[in-house]
Amino acid sequence: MNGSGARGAVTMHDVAAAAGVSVKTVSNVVNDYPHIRPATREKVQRAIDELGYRMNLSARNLRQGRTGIIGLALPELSLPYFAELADSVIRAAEDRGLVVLIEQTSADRQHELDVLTSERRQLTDGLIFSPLELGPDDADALKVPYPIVVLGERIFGGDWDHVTMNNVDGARAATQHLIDRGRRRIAVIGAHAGEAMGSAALRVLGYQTALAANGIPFDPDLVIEGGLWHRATGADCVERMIAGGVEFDAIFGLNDALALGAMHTLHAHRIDVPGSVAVVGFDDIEDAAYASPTLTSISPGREQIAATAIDVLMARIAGGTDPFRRVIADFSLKERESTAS
Amino acid sequence: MNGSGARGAVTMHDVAAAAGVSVKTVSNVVNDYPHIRPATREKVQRAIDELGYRMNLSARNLRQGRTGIIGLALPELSLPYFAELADSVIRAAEDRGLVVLIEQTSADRQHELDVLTSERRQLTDGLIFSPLELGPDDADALKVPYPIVVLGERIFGGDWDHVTMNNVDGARAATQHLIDRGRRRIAVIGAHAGEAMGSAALRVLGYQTALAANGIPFDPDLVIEGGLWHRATGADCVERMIAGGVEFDAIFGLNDALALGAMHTLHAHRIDVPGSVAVVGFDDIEDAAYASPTLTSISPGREQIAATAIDVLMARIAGGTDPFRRVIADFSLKERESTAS
DNA sequence: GCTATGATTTACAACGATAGAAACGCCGTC
DNA sequence: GACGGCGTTTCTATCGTTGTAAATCATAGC
Repeated sequence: MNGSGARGAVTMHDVAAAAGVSVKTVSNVVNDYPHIRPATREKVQRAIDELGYRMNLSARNLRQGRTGIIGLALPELSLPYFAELADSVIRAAEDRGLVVLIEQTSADRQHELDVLTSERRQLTDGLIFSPLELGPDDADALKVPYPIVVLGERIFGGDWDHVTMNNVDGARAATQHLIDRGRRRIAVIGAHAGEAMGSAALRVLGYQTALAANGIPFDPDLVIEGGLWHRATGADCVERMIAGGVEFDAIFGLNDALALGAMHTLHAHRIDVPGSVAVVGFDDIEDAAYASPTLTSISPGREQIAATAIDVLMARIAGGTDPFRRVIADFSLKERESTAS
Repeated sequence: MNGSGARGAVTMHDVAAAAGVSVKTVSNVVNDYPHIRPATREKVQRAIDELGYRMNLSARNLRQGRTGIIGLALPELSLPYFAELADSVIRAAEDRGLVVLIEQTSADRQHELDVLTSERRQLTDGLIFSPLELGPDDADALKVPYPIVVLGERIFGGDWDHVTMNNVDGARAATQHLIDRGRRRIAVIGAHAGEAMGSAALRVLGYQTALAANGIPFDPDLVIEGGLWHRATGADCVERMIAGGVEFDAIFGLNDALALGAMHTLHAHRIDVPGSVAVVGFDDIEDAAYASPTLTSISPGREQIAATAIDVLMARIAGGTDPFRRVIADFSLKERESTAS
């Protein structure tokens, strides 16, 4: 009853012949053109059902110059934050009738540049791009001839739309939360030296802002460098702190993976969390709620970011010429065991 | 120098005109047709570079009936195992010049059926399908008119290719490992009652096989039902066991998320792992190596599954008519703290 | 009964690429 | 110097759909 024979064998011509109308009428029915006599519409619809007709999207795409596919470029899906982001983006896209092509950049600078000019851009109507390595100097590379929405705050002020989480205020809230619990020696792990505009720099800025607001002196020894924000990195940062004899009573992991890695090392050293050291993360990935102890974290409004990014991108694809937007999502603090008093 | 003007404005006609040759010659150059005079090839190539020509894939797809896109249908990316699987599939696809369109089924039966007949199948050359809810009764739904590779063992023996992990032997090895550590009251969490061929049933079978091989009686009270394999489910399973007064000295989580959720509950109840209760999981997701304590798990050969699935699918897309294959990936036991003696 | 008027439907030409076959050179050969 | 043969290039049709404009039909007004 459905799909017999070779794939895509049934075309509009076949339907038109079966229904005794022209191809264009079939097209009109399929595209909900308003001026069609009900009898005609029904006749065509019946033919479509009987033949099991499916539109050839390649043909439509060729004709319309659209594919209905949007690209999503991110570092890698095995990083939980990005997996969850991709989940949200795919759902938001589906609600709007779009599908998502994911490209992983492996957090590699050249790979991030390549994605912008890849052959695949030809296959997508637009791109949602979450760079990790590109910086302000690469602004020119982002001047691309197709709709693009950039996630994150690495590159400001260019001629493109921007959707981002509130890194500074979120980090400040996380730090303030630790201060409110009586912590004073708050280490921050995963910092990126020499970075001006990345998430790392912005979150460290929020951290410093909170310290200053509470009259707590800033101690550079408490800022631990760490490249890729994997659990292993977080574990290593704490290892180094302990080996270096740094005193601390709290840790702010610049993301949850770092914080979870940190808790792993603390556990290995039999350091009680939150008794001796309180820990807070950033991103509120699903793991945070199921770690032992559960991890307090900043929830960055992932769904809002995904939905907004898609909406902004769709508006651009539709030809919108509004001024470029910069949207900052709302965040919230999820308080859990790792910072219990 | 590149991509000035409207998107995709440069066509083969433009290149042909600029190079002073016919369109077909440009096509021949682009497609590496052998009989082209070097001078011509160079002339065309220069025109391509100068104009920044990119092939219109929709047009090629229409003509060739291929898209170079493969679909990957899975429950959801926020489940770490599937995020990591998607990562592996995307990498394997990229190595072979393909891109991947991910569709989430939310572990919903109707959604899984819909994916098989979706309009989107029109956009993909083939599908890698990882069902969670479909069962043997749905075999007919899998008789689709396009290349498909099914992951997992829910539906055997149909006329399609199959790539799967070794659920039975993996589960047996996990259980044997616990038995070797002296455990006798081994609970298994996340079972699915009434399921014949799913991962749950197969892993439970492996569990029972190991018990039998060691002369340990099977106690149904130690088999805990649990629907979706999220951390929350694992936490809940253990909660119910404790509330029900079930005695146990080890837990086999049917996947890592369940096991991690279980460790969460054990921690909340101040039950020592592995001192009082040893825990082993299945899937070897990245979290397993960073939990506290680190989680022993079965590594199911994810990369091998991804690469094999793509290879088998590509062979089908290319028109291969070999008998349908059933590939079972190799597994290995990753021993970590949660089962230390 | 005939013409506006608007609703329906159709014919035709694209969209940008590739397949197949025909056409064009150029070479050596008889 | 005409003729094959082969490497190279061009011509033409076509993939399945939609935009445009024109054709057809129906209804109402006079």
